[in-house]
Amino acid sequence: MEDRGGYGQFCPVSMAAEILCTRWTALVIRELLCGSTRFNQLRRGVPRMSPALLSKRLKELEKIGVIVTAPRESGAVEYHLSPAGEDLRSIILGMGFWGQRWVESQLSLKNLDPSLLMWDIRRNLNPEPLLPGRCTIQFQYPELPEPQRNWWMVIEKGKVDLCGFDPGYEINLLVRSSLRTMTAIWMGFAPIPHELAAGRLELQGERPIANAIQKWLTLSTFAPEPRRVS
Amino acid sequence: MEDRGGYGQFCPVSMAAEILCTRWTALVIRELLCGSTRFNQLRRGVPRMSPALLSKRLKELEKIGVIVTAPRESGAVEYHLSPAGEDLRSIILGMGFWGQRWVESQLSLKNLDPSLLMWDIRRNLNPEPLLPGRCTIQFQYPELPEPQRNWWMVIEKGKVDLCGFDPGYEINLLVRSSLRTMTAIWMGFAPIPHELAAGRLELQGERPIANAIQKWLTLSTFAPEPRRVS
DNA sequence: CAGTATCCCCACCGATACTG
DNA sequence: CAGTATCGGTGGGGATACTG
Repeated sequence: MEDRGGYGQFCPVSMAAEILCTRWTALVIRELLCGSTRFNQLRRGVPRMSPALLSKRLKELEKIGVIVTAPRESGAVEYHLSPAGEDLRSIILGMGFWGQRWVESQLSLKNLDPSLLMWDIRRNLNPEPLLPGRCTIQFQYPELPEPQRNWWMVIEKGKVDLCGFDPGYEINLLVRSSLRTMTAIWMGFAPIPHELAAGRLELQGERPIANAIQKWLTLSTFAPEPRRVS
Repeated sequence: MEDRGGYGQFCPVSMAAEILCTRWTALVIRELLCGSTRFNQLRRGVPRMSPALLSKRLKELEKIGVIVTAPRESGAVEYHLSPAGEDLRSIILGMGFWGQRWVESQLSLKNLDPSLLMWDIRRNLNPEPLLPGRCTIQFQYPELPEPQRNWWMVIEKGKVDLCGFDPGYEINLLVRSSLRTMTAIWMGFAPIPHELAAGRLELQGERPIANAIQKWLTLSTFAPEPRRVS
């Protein structure tokens, strides 16, 4: 009879926790904060969440007023954060910075996922140092089986495209490392020059593009945060 | 095979959410931030959480490094936040302020609980305007059944005691209202003068103590936050 | 593409009782 | 006071299929 989901407390921390601390919800909001608006965009950001559950969460968040939906001509809808949802940004960012400060890197690096990593890199890649013209950068994780081993990033006219298949263009730079190394670099755990020197990161191709890697390969938002655990 | 509880993402938001967004965890941390250190103190702050689950959560949080335990001579332990746990304060507070800004008051006021309210009032009551000597204030919620109707707050030597039974002292002030009204006042939804004028809040007893109610009855930490929903 | 529907299983949670 | 033990229920997640 009692509401099974809730905490039964009037305290605003409790009310917020009922919304924010439901399974997957924080990550869905993170995706929306990063700019995803379509169902399958959101799915790419939370690949291990079932579509049924994602759909349910989106409806709940809309009902609560954290999300607003805008119908599109195709019949599908776009999901956007309401002002209340946008106001969660500092909390979600706070959680990320806390995680960066206090969660052991070994623990984070147990959750390797090339498609998530590449999706994140694409989202933050800075095309400006790679202009003008088209630039194709191939990422290779030699230890992975075929469908996950190679990724191509095509930068053209300031737009970044990510492919899981060879787009057929000339490769301007090949970036080769283990998935673990690239993830550690992305998280800010390992500096690029250090990994290059140790031979764990290899760059083959045009020197100017290789030399500019620290300019175009923007690291995670949380990478600059000083760590407080080993 | 896969870890059922986690999200499988290296993102620090995800790592933090795995910790913070487990059921009840945010509220347990809130209690620790408020200064509770003993098992049964914590239970009073999360009365609808089973002791088994509280015990489990405390162990998990200790293992993660958010809590440290200190044994006491009686054999039981004291729970304290580690630096990592203390560093969660801004996030928990952020959640509370967000809730205060955006959660409809009607929704919060569906979760009335006199013992939680009185426990909160006790924790924040300012004894300074009630000095010197002993002062006994009775709170009465006439609509409630007997074991929850009357509460006594005894202020003496700067210390505040809460009783669910008549301590036998002379009552210096009787505060009478519905539980809903008192909760709304505490949350900052309804100003005390307004509720007095409307007859929903009655004060009987010594005038100076009644007149000073806005000095000793500190409202919730979140009460001053401007609301952004009706 | 953008979801909805269904089935099954199981880990987590709630409730209650119990113990040193 | 400070927890542990036990048991039954259920919501979440995987799998799969289906619809407009």
